[in-house]
Amino acid sequence: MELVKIYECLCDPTRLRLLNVLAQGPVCVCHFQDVLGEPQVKISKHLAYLRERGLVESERQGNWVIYELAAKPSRELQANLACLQECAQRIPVFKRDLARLKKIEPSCAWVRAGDPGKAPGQCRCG
Amino acid sequence: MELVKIYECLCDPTRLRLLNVLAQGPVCVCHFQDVLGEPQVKISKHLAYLRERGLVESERQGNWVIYELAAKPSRELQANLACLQECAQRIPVFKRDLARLKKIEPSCAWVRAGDPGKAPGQCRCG
DNA sequence: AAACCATATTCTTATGACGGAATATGCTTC
DNA sequence: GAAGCATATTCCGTCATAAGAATATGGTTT
Repeated sequence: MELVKIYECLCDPTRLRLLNVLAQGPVCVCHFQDVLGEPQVKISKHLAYLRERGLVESERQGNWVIYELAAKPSRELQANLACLQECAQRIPVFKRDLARLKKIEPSCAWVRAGDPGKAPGQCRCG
Repeated sequence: MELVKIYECLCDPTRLRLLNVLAQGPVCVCHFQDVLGEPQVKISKHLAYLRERGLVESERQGNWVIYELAAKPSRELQANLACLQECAQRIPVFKRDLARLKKIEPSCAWVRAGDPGKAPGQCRCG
């Protein structure tokens, strides 16, 4: 059942935080590390988990890999992500993450603008 | 995180089916067996799982045990159950279960009416 | 109290998930 | 092409879960 696959993706706190951040738009891995404050392996593995199950998609830009929510989510996925969004609004961890994201955002605006031409020689995240 | 606990409950097909049926109202265990067509142990253990985590509550009536959705669900739980309901409408397994429930329902209407006085000497489920 | 019914628990086995350490990959820059 | 950076993968150990078989519990009927 596809629904079960979705819920399996949602039953880990790190993945919920990743998805919450991604709801704001595309983000590169180094951002995630800074925003969540979790080690690289952990972030990378959970993103892979989400990618294999079709919740997110990734695209390489030079040294960095940009993740974003699936372009064509199923109805079920859409509904559940919306539900998560609604719940997350009231939960401290998620709010904190978004706050930290906002702080970092300006330095890497090119990622969210999807303008690889502006990509710098070094990642200025963090 | 409470959200994670909820999603853990939702990431098993049997539990989703149980919750879908429960959305119609209180149901006794023997109904579940007939509606889902799954063995007794399986049903019982999944109901216990849901009970321990506060998604459902149970009440004994003679030989039978009646389960129902939590009386005071958290906002998060409410939101997610609503989301599940919405998704389930379009998924065959869930529709089939509800159809079978409707067939069985009349024979045990006392369960849903919550009128233990009318409880018969034997369960006529199935 | 003995038989009986519906439900729950225990035991076992198999499987999958998570985390961390170490290592590998891919791309870029010098 | 060597060094450097960001990200991914592999290899552990550990723990939670799921399923089925067998057995136990709690309540009822005779």
